This record gives sequence, structure tokens and C-alpha cells, in this order.
Amino acid sequence: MKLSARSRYASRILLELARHNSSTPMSAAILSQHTGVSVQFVEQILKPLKQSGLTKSIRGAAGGHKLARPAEEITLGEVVRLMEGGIHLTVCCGEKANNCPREDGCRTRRAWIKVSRSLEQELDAITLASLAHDDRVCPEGQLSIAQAKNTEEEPQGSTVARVTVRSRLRSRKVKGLRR
Amino acid sequence: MKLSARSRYASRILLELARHNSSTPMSAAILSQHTGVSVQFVEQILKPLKQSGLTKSIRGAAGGHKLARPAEEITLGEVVRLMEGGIHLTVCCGEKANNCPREDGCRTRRAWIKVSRSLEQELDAITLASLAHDDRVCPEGQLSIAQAKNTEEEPQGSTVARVTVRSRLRSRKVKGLRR
DNA sequence: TGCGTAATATATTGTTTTTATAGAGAACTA
DNA sequence: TAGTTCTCTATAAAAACAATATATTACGCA
Repeated sequence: MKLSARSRYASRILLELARHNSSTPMSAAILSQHTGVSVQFVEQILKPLKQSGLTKSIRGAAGGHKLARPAEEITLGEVVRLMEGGIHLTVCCGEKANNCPREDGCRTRRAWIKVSRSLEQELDAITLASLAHDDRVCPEGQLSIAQAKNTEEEPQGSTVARVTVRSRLRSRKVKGLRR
Repeated sequence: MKLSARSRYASRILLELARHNSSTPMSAAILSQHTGVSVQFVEQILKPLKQSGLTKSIRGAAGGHKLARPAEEITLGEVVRLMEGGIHLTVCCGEKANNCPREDGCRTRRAWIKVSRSLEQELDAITLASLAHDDRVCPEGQLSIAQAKNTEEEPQGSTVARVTVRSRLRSRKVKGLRR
């Protein structure tokens, strides 16, 4: 019932693109630094994003990626649907799910379908733009430098991640130490 | 983002108990037949159900399992929460999730928390009783005997499953071939 | 008391999915 | 042309999940 890392990372990456100056593209390396996801994985995730028309890319020097559509039109629902291959709480919620020969399973199935639908609606209601413009500080986020060292939660991209934290601290200082 | 088999099976099992005469317990073997889940797995799933007070069991001959509370009071939310260890779309939605040192991750996090909450509410609104009493036929369910042979969707419990299908066919015939 | 039934507990295996990395190649710009 | 960057494919590593097997304990009844 957990979202895959791919969905989460894709959301992060897209949000990063949404918050960035839309005229210049962002390279996978930069996106990696900003999101804490390894370069290769960023590229792997960008592939379906591009294929489905969410992003476009420019090759060569000074190339990179940018959103293909305005951030107001891209929803989390779309992202999750793409990365997870649909928003279904169970396999039997999908289209070709009539191969369930179970009468009582059918009873529960109705529930799973209903809940899946509402989940989908909920995700479809959240746009990248709304996330990008929402400048509240994380409600429960007692972020501290000590905690920022903690890499347990995000094991991968060790080198990159550390760089990220540093650069974040720097930019924070510039903004006046506001968290 | 898929529900685990444990959650689905637990729901099935509990629903089976809810639909059964509440005075007599159902053995794991019978539950296995009725749900198409192997006996051992049924037992494995019943363990946390019992521990959390959803079911109670009677040992010895003519023993078995029954609901510990009325079906009206047991929700799918409760079941899923128990079997999945909480209803959180991401790890960072949980309680002890302040170890995410990511500012933009924080932006997305707000979204995941919001959606998780509404998912939880949705599941909490569905009781076992409502599922048990809902006697509509499965909307898209074009069930046929031919399709009932299909074991792909439910690979496990081969022997048991086959028995199940047979007994279902029988009981269907008795009820007047109504699906 | 002894037998059969059924729950309980635990260990182990097998499979699938997910996550991550590596490396070669193609396209573009300066 | 050189350097930068995207693109593609293969593969490795890890984790989660599903399922099975086995042994043990408890209960009821004759």
C-alpha cells in the first residue's frame, strides 16, 4: 500500500522542474543533487516522464529537462498513474479483472474499487503548481542540522545526498536562516 | 500502492465470518475452502486478527474462529491498518518521519499525508456488515464456469482452490443457478 | 485417560518486485 | 572536434512478500 520510490522520486523531480526557471533546462546531474536521487536513477525515472509527454529534453551541452506542460496542468494523479501503471488498490480493481471466480471476493472487490476511485480523485486534485507555490514550512518538520545528517531514511545516493544537504544549508543561510 | 494479499485475505476471511451464523465458529479449514486461501496462510492471517481483538477462537473439536465484535463495528480501515501496519502512502507519512532532511520532499510530503488521511477515512467508512448485506451482483462480473477455472489470478492453494470452485458450483446450482 | 480435532508458533523456502548501478552509444553545442 | 548531456539496455543487489512445512499445545468427548 506504499507508493513506490519511483513515484515519490518522480514527484520530487517534477516539482523541482516546476520550481525552476522554465526557460532553461535542468540536467540530470543537477536534478540528482537537488532531489538526492542518484543520477542514473533520475535518468531512469525521466524516461517514462518524457515518453508520456510530461517533460521534454534537450540534448547536448547546456541541455537537460524541462516540463512539457504548465505545472498547473500536471497532477500527482497523473504522475502516480504513470509510474505505478494505474491507481488500483488491488489487481482486481483494474480493467481485465473478471478472472476472479470468487463470490465473496466480489463483495470486497466493490469496496476496493470504490476506495481506489476516491484515491485517484484525491491525487488528481493536487497539481505541481499547488505544491510549488505552497510556502508553508513542513508542519511537523523539526528539521535540524543534526537530523539532516541522518541518511537512514534515504539510503541511496550517499555522495550526492551529502552535497545536497550542504547546498541546502547554504541557500538557507542566504535566505536569512528561515526554515 | 497495491494492498498486500494479507489485507485482502484478511478482509475475505472476516467477511466470511460476518456472513456466517455467529453462534458457531468456523474452522481454519472451512475458511480456507470458502476463501480459496491455503489453510496455513489462513491461520497465519488469523493470528494478528485475534491478537488485536477482531476475532476470537475456540480450540479443540468443533472449535474455530468467530468475530469478537459485531460486524457493524469492524471497518476495512481497521483491517488494513492492522495488516499493513498503518495506512500511509509513504514511509514519511508515519509518526517518526521527521528524519527526512529534504525541503522539497517536505512539499510533496504534505500531499502524501493529506491523501493518506483521506484514504484512511474512506476505508474507515466501510464496515464488514455493509459488505455482508450488500447483495448486488458484481457489476462487471461476467463470471462463467470457464473463467472460474482460471487459477492465474489466485495461484496459491491449488488443491483447496479447486475444491472451493466445485463446492461453489454446487451451492450455486442449489440456489437456482443465480449468480 | 486417550484419541481426534483444531488452534498456535516458528522456521524455512521460493518468488517477485523494487531499487540501484554500470557502461556503451547517440545527439547536440560551442 | 571535444565536451557535455541525454538515451538505452543489461544486470546486480536487496528487500518484501507469499507460501509451505513442521512441531507443539489445547480442548472435548467417549
